[in-house]
Amino acid sequence: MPELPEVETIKRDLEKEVVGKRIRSVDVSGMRSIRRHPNKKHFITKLEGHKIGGVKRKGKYLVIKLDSPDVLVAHLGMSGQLLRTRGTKDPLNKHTHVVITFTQGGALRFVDPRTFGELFVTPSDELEDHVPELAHLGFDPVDDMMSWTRFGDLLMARKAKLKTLLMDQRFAAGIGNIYSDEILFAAGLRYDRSSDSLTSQEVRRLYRAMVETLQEAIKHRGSSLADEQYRDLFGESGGYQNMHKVYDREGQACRRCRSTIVRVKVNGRSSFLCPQCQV
DNA sequence: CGATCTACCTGATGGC
DNA sequence: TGCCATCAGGTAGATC
Repeated sequence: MPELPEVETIKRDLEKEVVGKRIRSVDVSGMRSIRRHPNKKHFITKLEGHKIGGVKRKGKYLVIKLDSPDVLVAHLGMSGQLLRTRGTKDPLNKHTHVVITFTQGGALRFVDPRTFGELFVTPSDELEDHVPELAHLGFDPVDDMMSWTRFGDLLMARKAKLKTLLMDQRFAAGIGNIYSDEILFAAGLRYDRSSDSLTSQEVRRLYRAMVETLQEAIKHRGSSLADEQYRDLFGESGGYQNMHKVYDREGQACRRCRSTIVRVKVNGRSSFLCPQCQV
């Protein structure tokens, strides 16, 4: 579910809400969400008693520093939520897999119905040697400034369809199905244009669209679709879904030209575009 | 090497 | 009502 803007929203709220807190206890309901660990104790003992030092985002991964040689890494998959709770009274959601309770009171819950998300603790030094997925991530479209000529070189080095490339975490880290569609609309480019076919003007438009679309989505605290699966740290919906130009707008009028928005299948996933505005 | 499929899960929705 | 098929923000691994 969550893509870069949603993960970034959670990251900023975690910085305000949990940095400096000490972990009193950790409860884990099953092995699925901590599947990289051999058993629950292996995960829990690396967390209990430690203080949270800072939070970073790498693509769609959250890296939470501890006052120990380790970091806690979180990936939310399709349906994962990290929720900050104040009291212990709020009833546990059915799919709460991990609860991290702080000595100062309150807790952080990991809720994940589809269980594609995960949490794991790993040494922070040479993190990327321990976690190949992190080592393989491409540039961060929001954090890593880049000239559009360099961006053009990266596009030319690959001959892939634009949507496939934008969603490839080894190319750019953090873009998924929603934002690839929104970026391509903002750039006026079709999903199936080959990455090595762009004019220099189109390269600039795509780069600008990528950065601005993601930044704008962060400002609106991400997108929550109809099923409300994405929630921020406080359980609140994002607001960017109301700004979508194409995603989940099949059959509706293009906000720019009034043509009908179309849905197509790309790599087995639904994609949305305006056939008039995108060439 | 890249492109394409499949599996991993639960839940919501729509057709019959 | 229920039953079945389809679809959903992601990614790794197998296969071609």
